[in-house]
Amino acid sequence: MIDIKLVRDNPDLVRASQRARGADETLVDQVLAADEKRRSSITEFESLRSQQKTVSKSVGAAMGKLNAARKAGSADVDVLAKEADEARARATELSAQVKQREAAADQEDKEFTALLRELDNIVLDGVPAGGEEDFETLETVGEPRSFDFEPLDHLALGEKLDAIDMQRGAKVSGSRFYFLKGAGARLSNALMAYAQSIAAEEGFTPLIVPTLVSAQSMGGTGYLDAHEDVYELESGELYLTGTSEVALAGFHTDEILDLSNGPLRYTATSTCYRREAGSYGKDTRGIFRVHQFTKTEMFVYCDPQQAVEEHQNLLRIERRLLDGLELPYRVIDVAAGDLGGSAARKYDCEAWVPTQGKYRELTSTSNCTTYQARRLNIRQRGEGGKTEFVATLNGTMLTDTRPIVALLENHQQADGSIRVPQALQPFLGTDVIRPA
RNA sequence: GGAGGCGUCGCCUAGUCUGGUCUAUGGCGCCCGCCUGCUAAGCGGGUUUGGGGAUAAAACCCCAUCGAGGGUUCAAAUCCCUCCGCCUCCGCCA
Repeated sequence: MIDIKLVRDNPDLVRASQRARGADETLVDQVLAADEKRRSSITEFESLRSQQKTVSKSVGAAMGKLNAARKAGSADVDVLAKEADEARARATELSAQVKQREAAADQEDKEFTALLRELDNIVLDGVPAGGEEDFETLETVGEPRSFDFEPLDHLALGEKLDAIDMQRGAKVSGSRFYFLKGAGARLSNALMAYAQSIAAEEGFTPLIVPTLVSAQSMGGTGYLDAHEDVYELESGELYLTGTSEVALAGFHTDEILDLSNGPLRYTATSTCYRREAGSYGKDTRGIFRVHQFTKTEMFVYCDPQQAVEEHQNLLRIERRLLDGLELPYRVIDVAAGDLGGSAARKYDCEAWVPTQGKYRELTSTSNCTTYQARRLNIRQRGEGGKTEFVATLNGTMLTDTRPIVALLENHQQADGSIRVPQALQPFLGTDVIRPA
């Protein structure tokens, strides 16, 4: 959710942002109209309520006097009783009116809020306009390797190494499920351990988080808007999270944070569940696109002034991890239309996948500025003790499945063995993976 | 899963039975000021959050907020219902 004050004070900025995203510009005027309507309705209701309270209090005062007179056996009892009855009658009338105006004001406020929530975050300066294909490549690192033999794809390699078992995954759970076995399972563990060790070096606090969360938590991060991609339990009460970002963002919901010692930086490794609805036929081979994987995520709460700097830091850490895996990759500045509603800017790191001849997304980092925090009600004490919303950012350290795809394919050798990059060796306990 | 207890503006706490001077009490902490060689003590004031109005900005005025949401009533922290969380006991269990 963006700040209504920004919409009021600078509607053109909001329009420009919507335009860059290819989103609805007229929404801005709808929001402003609804805001206008809501405010006049609130004013009307509140002044009526104020009158009602005054009258109602006079009933209380009259009752007090009446009771005192009764106790004292005073002759004024009849007069006082009449006064109290009259005040009560006036209050009854006002009460009915107040109820009506309150209902109207509530309704208009709901309509306003619903519209405001539809507005996407304001895109930061420099973000390329347009859709998925309009990204800007910021940097290309390393060279796609040229093979002097015919490279195998990750599944062929995984099967030769007895590291990936799709058949049994399908048998147990269905399509897009898999088993990692032996070296495959060890690789998954090693990647997460590698990510966690870097996270510790970079000053992130590790958390073990819930992966089943309430509708409220799911909605807070905006993931309920993409409902078709979320697994919901039959009970309708809990959802399986597609990323630990949900829990990491929910962690400080409704809190006022103390950021005087700098940003709060968290990391969590969790299992991620995604339905991948609408991706039928895409990446059907192997473990590139699956319903369940493991991911180590970073999440940062910081002063809005520091958000851009923190975003660069998250990107730097992502690159550090990929450098350590010795993969060729590129960094792209994702175009406005492909950001999702919460992000003001997003960088993806895409690794080279030799058998696809393409760069594919491995990690991603988003600066959500204050958009998420406003929805989750996460604030800090600002100037003069006033509260203000914080900025939130998130970034992938590593997942297990896609890096395994990239590692197997890029580091395969003619004999079917896999070279293990140095940074991963301490966690895997070997410098080469050979067929069993 | 069963039974009982509890949830008050940072923390603690009064108020709930018996609805109305409750404009939610008091203490601690914190902030500002006074006093003072300094510090402490003392004294005075302030101290939930969100929204609406007013303003150049404030001061200020108003509405809501006693775990959340409904209901009864002219009037709800207080009475009724539903839900959530915590604690104690019992049962079951890795």
